[in-house]
Amino acid sequence: MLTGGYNEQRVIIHMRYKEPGKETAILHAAIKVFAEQGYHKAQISRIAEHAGVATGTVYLYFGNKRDILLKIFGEMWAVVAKQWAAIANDTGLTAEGRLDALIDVVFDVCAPQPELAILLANEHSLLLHNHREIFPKEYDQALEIAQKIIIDGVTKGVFDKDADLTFLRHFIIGGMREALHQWSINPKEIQLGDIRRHAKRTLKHGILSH
Amino acid sequence: MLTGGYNEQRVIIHMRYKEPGKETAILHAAIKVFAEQGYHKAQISRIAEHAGVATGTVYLYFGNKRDILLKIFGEMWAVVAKQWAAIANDTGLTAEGRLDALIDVVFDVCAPQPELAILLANEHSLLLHNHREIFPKEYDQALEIAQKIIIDGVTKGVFDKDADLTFLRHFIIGGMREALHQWSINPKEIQLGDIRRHAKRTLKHGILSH
Amino acid sequence: MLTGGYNEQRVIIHMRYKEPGKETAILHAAIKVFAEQGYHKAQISRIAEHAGVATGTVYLYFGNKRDILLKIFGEMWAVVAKQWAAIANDTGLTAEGRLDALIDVVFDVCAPQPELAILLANEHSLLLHNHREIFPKEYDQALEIAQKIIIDGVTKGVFDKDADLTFLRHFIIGGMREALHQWSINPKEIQLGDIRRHAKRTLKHGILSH
Amino acid sequence: MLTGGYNEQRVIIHMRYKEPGKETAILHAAIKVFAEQGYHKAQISRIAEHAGVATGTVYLYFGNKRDILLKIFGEMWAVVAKQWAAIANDTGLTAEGRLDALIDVVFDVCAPQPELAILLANEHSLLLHNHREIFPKEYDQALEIAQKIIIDGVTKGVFDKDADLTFLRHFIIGGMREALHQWSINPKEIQLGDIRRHAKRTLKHGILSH
DNA sequence: CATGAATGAGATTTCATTCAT
DNA sequence: AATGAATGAAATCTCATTCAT
Repeated sequence: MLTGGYNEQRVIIHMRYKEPGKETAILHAAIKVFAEQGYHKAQISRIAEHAGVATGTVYLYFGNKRDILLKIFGEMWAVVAKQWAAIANDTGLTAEGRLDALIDVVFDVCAPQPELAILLANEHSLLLHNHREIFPKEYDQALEIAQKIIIDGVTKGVFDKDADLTFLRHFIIGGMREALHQWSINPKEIQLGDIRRHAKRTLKHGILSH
Repeated sequence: MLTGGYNEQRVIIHMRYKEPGKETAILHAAIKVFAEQGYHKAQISRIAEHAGVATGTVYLYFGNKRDILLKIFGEMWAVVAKQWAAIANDTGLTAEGRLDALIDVVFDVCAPQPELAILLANEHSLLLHNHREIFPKEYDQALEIAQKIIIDGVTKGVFDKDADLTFLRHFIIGGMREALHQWSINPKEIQLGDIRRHAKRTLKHGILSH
Repeated sequence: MLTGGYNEQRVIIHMRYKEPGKETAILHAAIKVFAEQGYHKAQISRIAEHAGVATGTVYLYFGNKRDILLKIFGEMWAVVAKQWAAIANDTGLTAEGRLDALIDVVFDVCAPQPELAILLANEHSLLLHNHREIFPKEYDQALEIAQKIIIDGVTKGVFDKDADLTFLRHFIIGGMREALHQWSINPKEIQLGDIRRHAKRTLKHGILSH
Repeated sequence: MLTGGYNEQRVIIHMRYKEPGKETAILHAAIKVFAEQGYHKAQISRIAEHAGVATGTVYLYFGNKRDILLKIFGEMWAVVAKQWAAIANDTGLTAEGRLDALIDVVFDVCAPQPELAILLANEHSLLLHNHREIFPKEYDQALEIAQKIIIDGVTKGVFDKDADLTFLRHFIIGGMREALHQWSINPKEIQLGDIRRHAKRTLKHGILSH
């Protein structure tokens, strides 16, 4: 998602022209520093240092500190929303398969950068709470797609008809956020595959044995 | 929870002692201000104003800003741990009944002050992440008790034996935190009882119809 | 004008309560530093240093840097407007006497602090130009009173009926500003009394001999 | 005034030389931007934009921001000094005619670009005050010529022998600066010819009727 | 104990200036 | 000569904390 891809080559050709690679570098550095220190204690100068640019350069690419965080979440939810949309439109999937796929997407987005999961756990709620009006619309789009998938499952009788949509989507987001957070703190000791499996199981069948 | 309780008497006996009513007032004010503005943007002077005391007075009861937040979570988790312990020791309950009761406790703690749920959603993770070493031990105690209850349920064959404890406790905490957060934003429109019911249902049976 | 007067005594009694003397000290320091370095190059920290307070203290008394300059001009023009009003209402004066008195007031205001004349010359125009909407209303009041006095003089046939009011008031302000500025640069070598006399003479009779 | 004049030819002969048209464009842009925003708030990048060149190009023609302002005033006063010198040497003029001519020159210089009058009012004093040592010598030359003209008028008995030269030259400059400033703010509503006439009248005969 | 004026360290942000292309 | 992305020094303003009264 946040990688520069083919643009890296352009850098070699035009070193003095605004490089897309630099915006990416700053975003990656910001994810790391925000995750380590928390958004408020994180200093722009440290982000710049990690990105290998000067402090002022950050302001060539982002209006202010908050915009960096908004951009991070914006890009993340854009990826999620896009993939969730593909799942919703995939007629080859059962309702249950769609639910599994939904969960996989979230895990896949965080897998390459555990720090993103920390941000999700630590800063997402607060930013949403304080700046709902400017929060990336991609987040709402993602929630809507998820809701559609659940409704479809209920209609088809696969999901329990008593399931409350508003509750569920927040419960799922919250539960997975916390689980991912635990993993991100020590990604090597906890197997992401295990969490993934547990998440699906618990969401689908609950904790009671049957 | 956060009231001074029996301490009120101390005031009468020794007028020179710190007035417990003020500590409580400051804690209540802090919950409100922290929830409204977020921990970092909240100003001590505003907390003092809401509590009806002078800025300096806050520092007679708390060492610094962070201690206030730690105290809030400490008191909250102490109440939860205490009641969860009672549930764990209540031999008259089934495993499933205990799970229901666990959930009820969390809701009951947040019910009188929706702002507490906002704090739980917005600041708990970050504080835990940055200051695990000084985070109130009551939180760990509560988690341990919950774990015990779940193990007991698994042993008795009521809870699925594949349920992962570490995962579950975080998943439950996270899911409920987010659900409570939604409610706290608009406590009048959403019925707490509904969320409570959905939470229990989902946790126990999952989202698939059976 | 900007002196603390009797308030100095209160300082001795309540050293820790917001002293009016401090606001005055900051204003005096600001006049000095603004005059020396120019408004934009002047640092708040240097003003604080000159005033014998900490940097943050400046912000207890003034919202921001610009407010300090606005307050300086506001107080200055308030004094001028008040004394000009007294002159306008003094029925014992001839029109010519009023003109003389007008000029004397401006000189008297600047006499105790030559730096004020430097500010008048260097920063007044720019501030007025950039922030006409928030510029102290006392300035406009003063101009209106001056205009009234001139109209009266014209009506009585003492002042030339061809004199243009708008032009005159700006011409007078500008001319005196520049003259005061020259004096303020080296107050000891140039006699203020001389400038005062020349200003009156030139304004009244012009430069041609008669 | 600020046009390249004969330099245009250089361009044709040696294409490699700096294009005089660009220096002129930058100066014109600077007058506009400095007048609009004030010297300190004006950004080089904005001046470059108005001039139709890149930011870095500005530094090919001027050492730094301050040099641009110095150059503007230098060119302006060079024109004034040159024309004032011609007036001083014109034996066909009376002393009074010379005074009129002096004033006309200042108005003629500002007439084509009202923004120059704004700069004169807002930035001239401050720059002179802070950088007397590097201020364009053309300004001093102009003042000296004016002084000579006045002395001549006094000698011939046309100007009042009590007129103080130092005072007068500053008073006149200041008065006219302010008057021009008023005009420049709204050049269409106020007739420059009117101000010109009033300025001459007031300076010569004063405000008293005779 | 209570007060609240005073403190001053610290961080974001701006923008004149540079320099590789 | 021209470009404009990059630089990084510098300064305003905030606010947790202190402490004299």
